[in-house]
Amino acid sequence: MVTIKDVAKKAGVSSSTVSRALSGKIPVDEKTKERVLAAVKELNYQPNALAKGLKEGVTGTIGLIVPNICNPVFPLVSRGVEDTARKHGYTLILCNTDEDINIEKECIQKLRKQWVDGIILAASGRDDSHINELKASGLPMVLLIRKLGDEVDAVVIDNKKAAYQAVRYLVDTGHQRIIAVIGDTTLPLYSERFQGYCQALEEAGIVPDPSLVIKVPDNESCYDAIYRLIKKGVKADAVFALSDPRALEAMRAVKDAGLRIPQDISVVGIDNLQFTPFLDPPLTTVSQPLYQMGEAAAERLISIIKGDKSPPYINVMETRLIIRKSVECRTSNKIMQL
Amino acid sequence: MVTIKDVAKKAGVSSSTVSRALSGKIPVDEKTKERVLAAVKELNYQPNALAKGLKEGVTGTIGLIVPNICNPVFPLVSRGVEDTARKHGYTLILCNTDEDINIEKECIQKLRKQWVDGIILAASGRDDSHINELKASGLPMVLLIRKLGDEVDAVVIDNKKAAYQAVRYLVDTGHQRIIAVIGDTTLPLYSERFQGYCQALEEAGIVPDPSLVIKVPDNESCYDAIYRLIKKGVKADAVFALSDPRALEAMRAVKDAGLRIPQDISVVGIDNLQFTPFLDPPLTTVSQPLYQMGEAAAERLISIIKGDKSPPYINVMETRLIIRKSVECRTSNKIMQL
DNA sequence: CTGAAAGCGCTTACAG
DNA sequence: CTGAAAGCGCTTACAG
Repeated sequence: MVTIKDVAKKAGVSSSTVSRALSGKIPVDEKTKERVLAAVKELNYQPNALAKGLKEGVTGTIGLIVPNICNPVFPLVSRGVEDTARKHGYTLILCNTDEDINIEKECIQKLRKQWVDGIILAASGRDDSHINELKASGLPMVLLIRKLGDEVDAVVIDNKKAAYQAVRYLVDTGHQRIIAVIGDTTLPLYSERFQGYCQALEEAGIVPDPSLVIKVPDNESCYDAIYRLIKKGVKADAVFALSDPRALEAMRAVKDAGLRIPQDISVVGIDNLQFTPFLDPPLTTVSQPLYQMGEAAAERLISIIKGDKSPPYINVMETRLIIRKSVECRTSNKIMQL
Repeated sequence: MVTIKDVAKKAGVSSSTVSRALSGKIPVDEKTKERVLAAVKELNYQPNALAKGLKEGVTGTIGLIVPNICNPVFPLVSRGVEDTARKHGYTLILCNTDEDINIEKECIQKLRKQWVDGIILAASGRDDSHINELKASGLPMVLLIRKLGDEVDAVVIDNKKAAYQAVRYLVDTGHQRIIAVIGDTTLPLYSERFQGYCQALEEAGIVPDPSLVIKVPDNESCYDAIYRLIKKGVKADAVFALSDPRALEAMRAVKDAGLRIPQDISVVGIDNLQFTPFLDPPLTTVSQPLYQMGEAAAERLISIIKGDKSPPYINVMETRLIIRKSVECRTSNKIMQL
C-alpha cells in the first residue's frame, strides 16, 4: 500500500502538507499543491479510510439491517438507501437477520465495532430492548418499514390504511365474503394490516368471519390452506392477501381449485411488486413507495449524522390503490354509487 | 466510546494485558483474565474495529459489487454471500453499479480505501481494464455470474448450455419457430445465451430466423415487441426468453395478443425465480443455483483471503431444466423418442 | 505472565 | 504557508 509518507517524500514535503493539500480545508501554496497532486496521481495514492476514520471518529459508512433481502420489498428499499448514501459519499454495509433477534443484536454490535456513522434498521418488531439500547447509545438511527413509539425516527407506511384501501375497494365492488391471508399476527406489521381488513368490513356492516382468516407463518406457503378452504366449498367471493407474493400464491391456489379470477373470486394484494402487472389477471394491489422509503430513511439518517437535532419524526408515506384486473365488480348498483 | 484503556484501568492492568486476554492468542493469568473479562462486560466494551484493522492490516469486511440488487437474481446471490461471510466472521459492503463502468470503478476505489479484505464482483463485462487492474493489485477477488479469462477466480454457470437446455427441450417437444428474447448482445452473458439458442436450433437442422429474434435493452420491456410480432401474424410456436422476468413479460404479451400458452405458444425462461411456479401456466425454466453461487464465491474469496494460493479456478455450476406447464408437446412422434 | 513502547496511517492544533 | 509532534485505539515485539 502506498501511504501519505510515500507521497510526501515524492513531492518533497511533509505528510502534513499532503494531508492539507488533499483535504482542501487549509490553504496550501499553489505550487506545492500541484506537486503533491502530481505525486498522488503518479503513485495512485488512496488515503486509508481506516486511519482517517480512527482519527476523525467518522467512517462514511452506514449500516442497513433488513430481515431478508430476498423478501421482494427489500431490494427496492435498499436500492433507495444505497443510491442516497452514495450521493452523499457514504458506503453501505448490509446485514440480513431473518428476523432473528439474536442476529439482529449481533449485527448491531458488529456495525458499532465498525464505527458506522449510523444505522437504518428494518427490524422484525418482536423485541424492542436492543433498539432502545441502540437509541440510547446516541448512534444516529432511523427505523424503516416499522416504527417504535414516537421517540425514534422512522419511515413507514400506514399498514392499517393500506389494508383498508385494499379491502374497502373489495367491499365497494360488492364483495362480502373476503378471505384474509395474514401472517404471524404477533408482528405489528401484520396485525395492523389485519385491523385494516376488519375495519373495512365493519364499516360496511360485515362481521369478520374467523373461518375466512388464514394465518400462515412467514416461511410457509399459503397455497395449501387456500386450496383446501376452497375445495371444502367455503363461500367466498374475494381474497385479500397481505402482500403480493401471498396474492400470487393465492391466485394459483384459487385457479387450481377450479375457480376463475376474478369472475368467481377477486384477489387483491399489497406491495405493487414489479411482476404484478404481468400476472394473469394483472393484480389489483396497494402500492408502497419502497424506493422512496429507502431514500427518505437514508436522507434522514444522513441529516442526523450531520448534526440535525430536530426531534424524532415519523415519516408516514402514502400508499395507493392500483386498480388492475383481478377484482370484478359484483353489483351494478355499487358501480353507480362509485 | 469506551476504549481499551478504560477497561485496563477498571481491571487494574495495562492495555496490553487487556488485549491479550481478549485475543486469547497469548497466555494470560487466569485470575487477571477474569478481572479483565468482568471489566469488559461491565463497561460493555467493544473493540474498535478501525484501530484493529489499521494495526493488523485486515478489516474483516468484504465488498460485493452487483449491477442492481433489484434484478431478481441478485438478492439470492447476495444472501448466499452474506450468510457465508457472516459464518466466517466477515461483514458485507454492498454496491450497485447499474453496469456503469464509472460507478464500478468508483466502487472498487472506495472499497480499497476502506481496506476490504476482498471483493466479489458481479461485473457487467463491458470493459475489463479495471478488473485486470484490481487483479494486478493483489487484492483477493472473485468474479461472480461472469468470468474473465482463466486468470481470475470465478463462479459462473454455463450460459450457453443453460440456453441450450431450454431451447433443446423446445425442439425436442416439436417446436420449430422459436422466438428468442435476447438482451444487449454486446454483453457476454447474453451473447452466450444466444449462442445456446442457435446451437439447439442448428443441431435440429433448423436455421435460426433473424425475424424471430428480439433484442431489448436491459431497462426496457419486451412486451411491446412481442405483442407486435404476434399481432403481425408471425408464425411462431414458442418463445425462449433469456430470463424469467422476460418470460413473464412475454407471457403477458402472448396472452394479450390473443394466443394461449401453451396450446398456441410455449414459453420457457431461465432463472427459476421464486414466483415462476405460481404463474399461469407455471413456467418451465432452467434453474441457476443462485444462492449456492453466492456461497461458493464467498467461500472461495475467504479461502484466498486466508492465504490459499491455489491457481485461479473457474467454478462452473450446474443448471437444470425445470419442467412445468408452459410448454406443450407438439408431436406425438417426438414423445416416443424421448 | 505483564508493562512500556512503538507503530499502523492519518489529521490537526501548535509553533514557526 | 509549512513542519514536527501528538494522538485516534488498537496489537505485538521487547524487556523484564
